[in-house]
Amino acid sequence: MGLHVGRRKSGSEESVVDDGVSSNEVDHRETKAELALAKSEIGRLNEENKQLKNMLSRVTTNYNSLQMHVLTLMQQRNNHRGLGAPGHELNVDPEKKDQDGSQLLPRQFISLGTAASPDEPPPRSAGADMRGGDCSASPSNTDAAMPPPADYCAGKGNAATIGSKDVMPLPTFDHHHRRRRGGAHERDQRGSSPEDPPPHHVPQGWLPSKVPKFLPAKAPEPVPEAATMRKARVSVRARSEAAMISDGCQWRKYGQKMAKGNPCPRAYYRCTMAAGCPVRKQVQRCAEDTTVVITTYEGNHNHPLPPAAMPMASTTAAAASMLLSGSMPSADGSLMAGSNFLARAVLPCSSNVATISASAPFPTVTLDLTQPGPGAPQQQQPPPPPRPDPAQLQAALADAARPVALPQLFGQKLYDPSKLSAVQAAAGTAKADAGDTVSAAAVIASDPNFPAVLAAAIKSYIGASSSGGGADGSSGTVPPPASSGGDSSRNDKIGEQGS
DNA sequence: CGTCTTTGACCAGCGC
DNA sequence: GCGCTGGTCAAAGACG
Repeated sequence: MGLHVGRRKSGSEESVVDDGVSSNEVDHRETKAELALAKSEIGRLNEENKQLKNMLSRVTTNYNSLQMHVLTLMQQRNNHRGLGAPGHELNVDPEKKDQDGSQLLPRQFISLGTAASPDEPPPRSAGADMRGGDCSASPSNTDAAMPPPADYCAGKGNAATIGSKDVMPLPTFDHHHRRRRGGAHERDQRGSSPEDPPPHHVPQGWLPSKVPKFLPAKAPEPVPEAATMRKARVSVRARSEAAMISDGCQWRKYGQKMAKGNPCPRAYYRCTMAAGCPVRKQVQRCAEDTTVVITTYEGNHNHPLPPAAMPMASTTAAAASMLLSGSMPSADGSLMAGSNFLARAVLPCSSNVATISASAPFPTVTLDLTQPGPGAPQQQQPPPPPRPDPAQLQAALADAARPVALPQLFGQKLYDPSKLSAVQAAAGTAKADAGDTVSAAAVIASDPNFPAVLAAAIKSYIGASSSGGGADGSSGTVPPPASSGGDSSRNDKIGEQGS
């Protein structure tokens, strides 16, 4: 909030001296008057500044309390939903919700990290680390209590730029229920089922980065059918020449397969930033446009994320949360209202950026970063726009994510708004009013323009960092269209049909 | 030697 | 029931 008390324009051009006083004298007098005026102006603006600061403080306080209130309400609602019976589901009209939300908040943003987990601990207080339920966090084993290892970033890529103090919890979106797949029973007997977090304890917090191994699984926790929630996915379409967009996380490839109708293989990754992290992503090039990489995120991180991972994670978490909160089928089975609600809520002014697929089995939000949004400058696709310096952007993103001493929002520390503007500037999407923005998640709640801005920032970030082969610690590749031959010829029969 | 990627195999869900 | 498809596992090899 910069006070800019410029020297008042003397208007010498207009002040033609016609009373016989020399122009020098007039200038002198005017300068004195201007100085006095400027002084009083500064004093007045300082006072104003103080008042605004107080106002901001009050608004922030009110905002957080309101959010907690909404969060609590949503938590209750989702607990109902998670427990079960459709008939018991709270049938909240998304339209109404939107209205209500807008009454409460500038823009509704609700972290529903616990939505799907009836077995999950109740939501914690505002400052609490609100991770998803997949981790089955025990209160005594929290990330907050577990100092990150110094070599957390020992992995490849941008992680090296991240200090341990910079990691932060992420508002989670929970997709606790995973379809049992792939011979679960047999594998369970073998004792290896990383997708089923141990029922009572998962080593959390920071493990050395070189700990990709997943924990030996214990007996799978039986998931009652009533507790099964539809699993939200967030799909990010981004134009990238690199095989995989960089989102700041570390991923390990665990499979690749040819998908029907797409000559490009689909690669499967799981997050390796923490043992047992349930987050997975699928990376696939778009069949129609192979320059577009479609990254589908699924699950929620059960560990703090490095700042570089926050923009994407926050966006996807927000989108997924909104999807889960707004697109759950109501008792009458209608889903569209929720989808519309989500589209408006997540990307209120970027309807061309977000699309929602409610089709079974998983509702999916697609954030299309290949589409220029209103908050972002138009991006000519061919040829690609000049990219910001990857290091610079990376630093800017990391810098923007550095928490400042502000209240927390849904367990996530707010970011320095001024730093965020640096991101936007670096991304070529600078907005002068970026002071309103606080964090990826919070901004979605507060600034209707932000999603597009963030999307643009992510887009630029992706564009900048992906060309180098990934700053996410993974050198995983999405092979080019099946013409590449062996690499993309995936297993099973699918590999044959891929070509 | 530890970690990561590749890839053949396996399984569940779903449609016919 | 069968085939197709998506998703996952894990052994083997590559890599640093």
